[in-house]
Formats: sequence, structure tokens, C-alpha cells
Amino acid sequence: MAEPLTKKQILDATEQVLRKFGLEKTSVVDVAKALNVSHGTLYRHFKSKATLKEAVAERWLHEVSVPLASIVDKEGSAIEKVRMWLEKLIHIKQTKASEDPELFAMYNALAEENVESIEKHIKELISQLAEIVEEGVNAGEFQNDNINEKASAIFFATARFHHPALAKEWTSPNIKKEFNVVFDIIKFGIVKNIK
Amino acid sequence: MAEPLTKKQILDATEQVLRKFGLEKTSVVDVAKALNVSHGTLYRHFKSKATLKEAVAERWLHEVSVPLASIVDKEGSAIEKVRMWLEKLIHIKQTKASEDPELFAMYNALAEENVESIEKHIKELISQLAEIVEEGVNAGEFQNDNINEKASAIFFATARFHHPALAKEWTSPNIKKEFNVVFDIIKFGIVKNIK
DNA sequence: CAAATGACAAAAATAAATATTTGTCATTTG
DNA sequence: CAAATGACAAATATTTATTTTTGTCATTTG
Repeated sequence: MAEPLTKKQILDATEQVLRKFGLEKTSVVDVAKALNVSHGTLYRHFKSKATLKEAVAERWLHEVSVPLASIVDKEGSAIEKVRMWLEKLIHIKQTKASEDPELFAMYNALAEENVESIEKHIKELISQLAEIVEEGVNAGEFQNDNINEKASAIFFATARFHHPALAKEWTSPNIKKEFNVVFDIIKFGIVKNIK
Repeated sequence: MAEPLTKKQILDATEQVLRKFGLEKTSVVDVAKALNVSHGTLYRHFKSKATLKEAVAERWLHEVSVPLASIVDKEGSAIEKVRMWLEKLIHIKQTKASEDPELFAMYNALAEENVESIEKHIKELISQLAEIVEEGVNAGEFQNDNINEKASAIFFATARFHHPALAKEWTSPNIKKEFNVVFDIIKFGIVKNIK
């Protein structure tokens, strides 16, 4: 074989096989077959099946956080950006969950297996929110409170709409309206001189 | 046998057996044994195993909603009562979860099997909150918005702290602080003239 | 000699054989 | 005759036997 196998090739193949067979049914032999290599080869690139799955999970989480980062740099008032950021987060999650529920469930189970990756991911999301909150404080738009606390609170107060463990509840017909009411409370709770 | 078997006796025995064997391992034969009756007898009182489990689940949910109802009638400002009510809800859940995690997980799985019982329970909780919110509006303490929407929003915005699907996250050392920050946002978001 | 292979043991998962549980109902008991 | 029983078939679950999977490493390949 001319070219040596790359990590990216392995991750792509693993994702394909996971999509086809599901989290429970894919073995490293299946992934090796998809790549036409022996399974021993995969162990030269990833030290265990768990490590391989971790790498796939991290790539998946990345696909959530990257598009959100672009909102942080957009134009607009801080409260508008908080709303856009939350709506994008919720849209990404809810779209993935409704368009391909099994795949969504599988990737979340995969992510659950890698608690550290998730914790890092959540921290990254909250620090994106914190950037927006900081802008709001600097512009005199938000009250000058602890920025990180506020960012976490905004994230946690909207957990019902983006936490994968609650995905079952996203099919409620009122979910959009419920978000709007929660967001209004947040807005009145953080913006100065709004009344 | 002198006295005929009552539903309460059966529910008590079922609970005991569930505690001992767990949700997965208890059969109606086990419950019958605990009562020294034949399992056929239980089918004269409950039309199926599912119905019996539903009755146990409803009793469990009742133990959550009853102590909360007493907060609604307490003295104090509406916002104080909202805080007391939320803290009691969270305290009941988190205490049950930490003191006996397996039993808590079992009862939640049991409750999950009975979606209707849960929906009714949530509606009851939200209407308790709505009573407090209504008092706040009538006293001129809260803004005069849609009361039921506000009550739902308060409930959903605090889901992270009381939704059983998120129980794993309650062991975070910052959980109490996180609730306080979320509650402050809610407070500034619903109380009039606070700034 | 870097990269890949494939044979191997231990651990884990699956399938087949066996046993228990659910739910019914004709019969028994007090 | 109201209440409970226990024998029974069909559906579930458990155990045991068998196969697959994971991870290693001495050997092969280009």
C-alpha cells in the first residue's frame, strides 16, 4: 500500500461504520474492514477502542461549538447576540435530534462515555457566552456583575432547551414559546434600565 | 383469611419488595409471596403489573407535591415564597438522590414508565407556582404578565436543579451557587422596580 | 525500517436451551 | 357468593455453551 493510513481516514471510516451499525454494534474489526486493513493496524494509531471513540466524540462536539463561535463576532447589541447564540445552540441540537434521532442518541451516548470531553466542551460554550456578556457590561448595557457566573446562569437556565438528556421534551408543541418566556425573564434579569 | 386484602396493603408490600429487589428484579410472584397470597389474587385488585407499578409511582410523586403545597399558603412576599418553593423542591429531589441514589433512580425509572402520571404531576407543580405568581401580581409585586407562562418559565429555567434526568450533575460542588445566580436572574426578571 | 499483518489469549458478546413470569380462568374455600 | 386459589399457555428472562472482540506482539512486507 502506497500511502500510510492517517488518523483522519480512520476517524472518517469510524464515523461511517458507527452510522451504519450503531454504537453498540460496531467493533474495531468492522472499522478495519471498512478501511481494508487488519485491526492490528488501528492499534498502531489509537491505543484502544475507547481512545478512538473519544476522538470521534470530540470531533462531533467541535461541530457544535465552531458555528457558535462565529456569533460572538457578529454585529449587534449584547442581548441580541445572547439571543442569537442561544437560538443557534438550540437550533443545532434540536435539528440534529429531530432529523436523525438515532444518530443523535448515539453521539450523545458516545459523548457521555467521555465525561472530560464534555466538560471541556461545556466550558468552551460558557466562555463564548461570557465574551458576549463582557461586551454587554463594557457597553453599559448589562449590569456589572460577575461575568462568568452570569454566563453560566444563562446557559443553565436554558438547559431544558439544549441539554441532550432532555431531548425527549423538545417535541412539545410549546417548546418555542417556552423558550421565549424563559428568555424574556433572562433579558429583564440582566439588561439595565429596561423597564 | 379473615380480612380481605386492601389496595394499600398491596402498595405497601410492593414498595417494600421494590426496595429489596429493585425495579428490574421484582415479579408479581415476589409481591404475592411478601403478602402470603397467590399471585392470582393480586390480579383481582390490579388489572396488570403495569397498573400496580403506576399506582406505586403516583404515590411517590404525591410525596413530592404535598409538602410543596404547604409553602403556597405560607406568609411572606411572593418572591420569597417562589424562592422557598424552589428550594424545597430542589431539596426534596436532591436529598432523595443523594441519600439513596439507587432507590431514587428506580423510582424515576418507574415514573418514566408512566408518562401520564408525570405530566399530571408537572402540571400540578406548575399550578402551585402559578398560585404564588398570581399573589405577586395581585399585590403589585410582580409585573402583570401571563401568569401561567411565567410560572412555567420559572419551573423550566430551574430544570437543571430538579429534573431527575440531570441528577448526575447535582453532585457538582458549585450547584448551590449556580442556583443562586439563576434565581437572581429570575428575581430581577419578574419583580417590579427592583433596580 | 516504518508500516502493516495475523495468530493468539483473555475478556466480552451472542445465541440456544432452559426456567420464570405474566395474565386468565375454571375451581375451591370460608 | 365474595374472595382467593392454583393449573395452565404464551411471553419474558436467565443461564450455559459458543462465538466474537479486544488488545498484544513476534513476524512479514515494500
